[in-house]
Order: sequence, then C-alpha cells, then structure tokens
Amino acid sequence: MANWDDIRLFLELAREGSLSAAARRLKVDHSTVARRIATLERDLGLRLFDRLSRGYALTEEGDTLRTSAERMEQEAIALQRQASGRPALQGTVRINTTPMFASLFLTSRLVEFRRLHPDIRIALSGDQRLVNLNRREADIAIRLAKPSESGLIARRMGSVGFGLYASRRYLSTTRPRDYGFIGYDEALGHIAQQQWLEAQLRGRPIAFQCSDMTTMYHAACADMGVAVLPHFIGTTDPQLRRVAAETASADRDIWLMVHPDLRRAPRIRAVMDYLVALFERERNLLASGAAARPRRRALPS
Amino acid sequence: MANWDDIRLFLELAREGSLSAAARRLKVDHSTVARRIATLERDLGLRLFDRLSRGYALTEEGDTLRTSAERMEQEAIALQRQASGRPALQGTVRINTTPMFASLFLTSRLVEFRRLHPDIRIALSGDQRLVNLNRREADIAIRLAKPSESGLIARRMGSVGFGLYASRRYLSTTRPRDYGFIGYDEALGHIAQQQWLEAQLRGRPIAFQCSDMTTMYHAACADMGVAVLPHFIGTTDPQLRRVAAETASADRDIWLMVHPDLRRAPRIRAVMDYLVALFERERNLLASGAAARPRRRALPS
DNA sequence: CCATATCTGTGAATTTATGCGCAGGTTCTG
DNA sequence: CAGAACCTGCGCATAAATTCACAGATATGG
Repeated sequence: MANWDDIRLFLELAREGSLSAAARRLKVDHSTVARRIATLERDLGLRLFDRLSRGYALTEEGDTLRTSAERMEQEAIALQRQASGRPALQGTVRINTTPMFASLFLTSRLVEFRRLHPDIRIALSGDQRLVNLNRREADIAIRLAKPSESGLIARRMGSVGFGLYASRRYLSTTRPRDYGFIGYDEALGHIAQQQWLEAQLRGRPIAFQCSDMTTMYHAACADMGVAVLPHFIGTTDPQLRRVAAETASADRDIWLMVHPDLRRAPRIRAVMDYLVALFERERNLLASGAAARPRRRALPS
Repeated sequence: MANWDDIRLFLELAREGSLSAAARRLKVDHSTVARRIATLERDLGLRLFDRLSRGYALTEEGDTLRTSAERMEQEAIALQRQASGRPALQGTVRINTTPMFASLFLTSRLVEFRRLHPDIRIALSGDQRLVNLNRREADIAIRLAKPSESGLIARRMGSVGFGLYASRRYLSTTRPRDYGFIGYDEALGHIAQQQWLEAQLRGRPIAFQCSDMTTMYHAACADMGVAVLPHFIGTTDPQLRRVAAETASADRDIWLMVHPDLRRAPRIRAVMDYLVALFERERNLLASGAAARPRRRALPS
C-alpha cells in the first residue's frame, strides 16, 4: 500500500498546478514535492502529471484519481475535526457583500472553506446595498463602509486600494489625451472612487456608465476605456494594465459585520474565522495588488 | 494538516492491538510504529491508545477516530484500484465449504477481503456436502477432497493437519485411560479423521457423536471429551490442549474448485486470488498449527 | 532586447526517520 | 517456579528523506 501522505501532496499539486506553489502551501521544499510525486507515480505505476514548461498538469488518469483523493481528504478533515473535539458544523450562513467582492474575490476563495466545512452551506449575495442584519436578511456582511446600524459588531479587515486600469489593447490603440473613462452612473456620484475618478478626467469624457464594479471590469476588458478598479482585480487579470494617475486614490476600509446574537453561533464563528484569516492572507493583494501568492497561471485543466 | 501516512499506521495498530503485530503487517520496525503514533497523538493533541502491558488498546477518543480512518482507507483503496485500471468490482460470490472452514477459519479472515472489495458481496455457505458447481449452486468451493465432478478447475491449496484436542479442564480432571472421545456419527464413518480416531480408541468409548466439526469443537470446549480437530483450531483456542496420539494423523489436502466458465469473471478472480494468497499465508497454521501470525490476544475492544 | 520574476531540475549538505540490539516486564505453560 | 514467548521502551549507527544552493528555461514588463 502506497504512502498515504504522498496522496496529500498529489492533491495539493493537482490544485496548484506547480511544484513551487504546492510546496509553499505544504511548507516543504519544491524538490520534496517533485520526488514524492515521482515515488507515487512509481508506486501506482502510471504518470499522474504532464511536466510542462510552465508547471504540472494532471494527465487524464491523474484526473480520475483526484476525486478519490478529494474524498480521502474529506475523511482526513473529518478525523481531525473529531480529534479536536468540535462537533460537525452545519447549517447555512448567508453572506452579504458588494457584487465586486462576491463575484471576483470571494467566490473562488470560498472553495477551500467548502472543503474544510462541507456541512456548512454558504449563501453569498452580491448586492450594491447593505442588507439589514438586524432583520436577519443576512448573517454576515462585508462592506466598504463602517456600519451605521447600531448594535452590530464591526471589525476592520484591512483595506482595498484602487487604481486606473484599461485593457492592453485599448492602451495600445489610444493616446492618453483621448482616453475615455468608465464610471458609475449619476445616481452613484457620491461614491468615493467616482469622485476621485472625476478629478482625473481633466476634460476627457466618461464614455460608459454603469452601476456596479463588476460591470466596469467587464467593460474595461472589452476595450471600452479606463476604469477605476480595485488593484486585486487589475493586477490579477493579465489583460489589464495600470494607467498612471495624478493623485493616489484613497483606500477604502473593509468591514466585517455580524449581529451580536449570532456571533457565537459555531457555524457563524467558523465562517468569520475563515474570512478573517483570508483577508489577512490577502492583505497585500487587496491593498496594493502585490500578489501574496502568485497569480494563477492558465494551465489546461 | 497531520501526516496522512500516520493515520494508516494508526488504523493498523488499532486493528492488531500490538506494536509488534502492526509492525509485521506494515513491514516496518515496531519502534517506527511507536514513534509515528506518538507524533500523530501530538499532532492531534490527544491520546489515541492506552499503553497496556499486553499491547495498545484504543482509547474512547481513538475509537471515534477509527471510523473516519476506515473511510479514508476505503478511498485510498478505491484510488489504487482506479490507478491499476481495474473497474470497481461488484456482484455476489457464493462460496461453499465445510462448516468448519466457514465458521472457524474463513469468516474472520474475509473481513479483510470486504475492506479491499467493498462492492463484492460474499455469500458463505458452510455445508457438510459439496454442492454442485455445474448447476451453479455456488461459484467457488473449498473442500477437503479432490472433486469427482468433471469439468471443474481444481487447485490444491495446501493441507490441513489434525490432532487430538480436549479442554484444559477435562484433561486436568480425567486420567488418560478414562478419556471419552468425540466423533462423527455412524453415517459419517467413512471420513478419514473418523477412521484414524477409531484407531486411537484402544477400547475407550466414544462419548459423544455429532455430524460436523464445529459441533465437535464446541463439545470439546464444553469438557465433553477428546476430539479430532484441525490444528488451526486446537492451537488457536487457549482453552484447548493437545493430547498425544499413537500415530500421526493423516493430513488432508485442501482443494479450491471453480467452474471453468466463471474462472475469468473479474469478481470471481478477485475472490480466488485472495483465497489463494490467504491459504498460502496460513499454510503453516493449517498444516501444523504453528501460527504464522501470533494468536489474537483478547484486548478490551 | 535586456531585466525580472517564476518556474523546474540536480547534486551536495544536513536533518530526520528507521532499523537493530538489548533490557525489563507480563502472561502463559509445564 | 523457571523457561518460553510475547510484549514495550530506549540508545545508537545507519539509511533515507528533506532542505539548500545554484543552473537553466520560459514567460512578462519596460
């Protein structure tokens, strides 16, 4: 029977797609990962990965083994949960946040949470407006403004930095003095980023208006013009490039809010703890766009 | 995340109940098992085993972790099955053998097979008479006589040795010349062991007759007298002791039979392969009662 | 086109894990 | 009660795995 621990490394490498990234997460040297994968392949008698120049990609056979490995991980996690004396958490936790955070930041990162707590269902609502936590319209909210509602627990979780971004194509076909901008529509003129954007215009036009930042992002990708986007989006997407601005944009604080009655509920605690750790880990990426972990490379999945 | 391979050792130790026995099965040194269990306990932050003088016994906490570990093992086995390209085997395999083999030898040892192939259901019938494999009354038969049915594949799988055994209590309260014997009833006088037994009587009576060997075994345990029993039973049960005989008992060959049409069916093959390996492993125990693996100790489960 | 950052691969150095032998204890047996 | 056959625990030599350090390859940005 092969070494079970090699399967753990296999899973991590399958997820990360590169020796170095997997090694970082596993806190071992990349050569260790390479060697252990090699012995696993020898034990099982088949090639699990294609060694591409840019990383390791699962072979077809490797991909079929992945699901078994993932089920194995589920049991390992269950075992450790039992060992720590915690009962299995279950229930639904509703998270309310901005459309931008919901679709471009949280969704992909909550995959790991689902693995750790398969019995907690996450309901993620991306909504422009903050729902009323006192009326239990959501359990947890992540917002860019300090709450005005009284009686909530609010915790600051770092900040998001913004900058001007446009697609490579747009920038290579347009002179700076002809730049058109992408902004919020009139109803949202009070938003900080919008006011900052207007200061950058210097007579140039707003070419496209919309009501939320994910649309701005897609508009920018579609060569529509220059948009104010969070650094974590602008630096992560290889299509986009930053445009120099006259003044630095103001950062906005990220706030996590929860109703005090719910704060101690175990499932809520589990989500909060995870979110706090997540925002801490991604602190630099959010603030300045400097990737804590390297950006995802496009590997044939 | 703890080392998954330690969990594999944990499972084996939980099953075997002693460092040395687990180490033998894992093909590592017993001190390795001890150290790895110690690190697992440290990682999980709790005591998994009670260190008794006679071995390692699961603590209550350890026992709750065992089921998770077993499910993990199921997934590991599934992964390896996929890796070897074999599809998951399923279906029922009916095994026909003597009542003695069925209840006192195979049942406990087929537990491991069930682990390896959870989708194969075993139907084990212990019957005094050999069923007709040609009529598909069973898929595989394990018998002590070479088959007379034509058209069957028969394979010799070692032999069983017999000896005289009685309970300690009986032997300590009865003089040899007063020994009463336990034998087959008249209808079964043709059986080899019965004929050998009659040669040992020297005028002493047959005190109890029955029609199969498991009953003999229970009769002997109940201080009913001296019985002809296979060594693998007599030396395994601590209640029994061997009684010297004038002549050595004849060994009987063990035959595995299967219908040639079924021989290549994957599920049948899986069972046959396992049985062949099992009988090979237990060869010495069956022939002379010398335990290949040490006898099971009674640990508080 | 060069500088930078991120990969993988390889051999030497070092840390870590394993096996071995023996001591000490317990249980079973004659 | 002595001997055999188990068991565990510990120190030490050695084998094995891991890290370290550096080289080469490949994209990316200015």
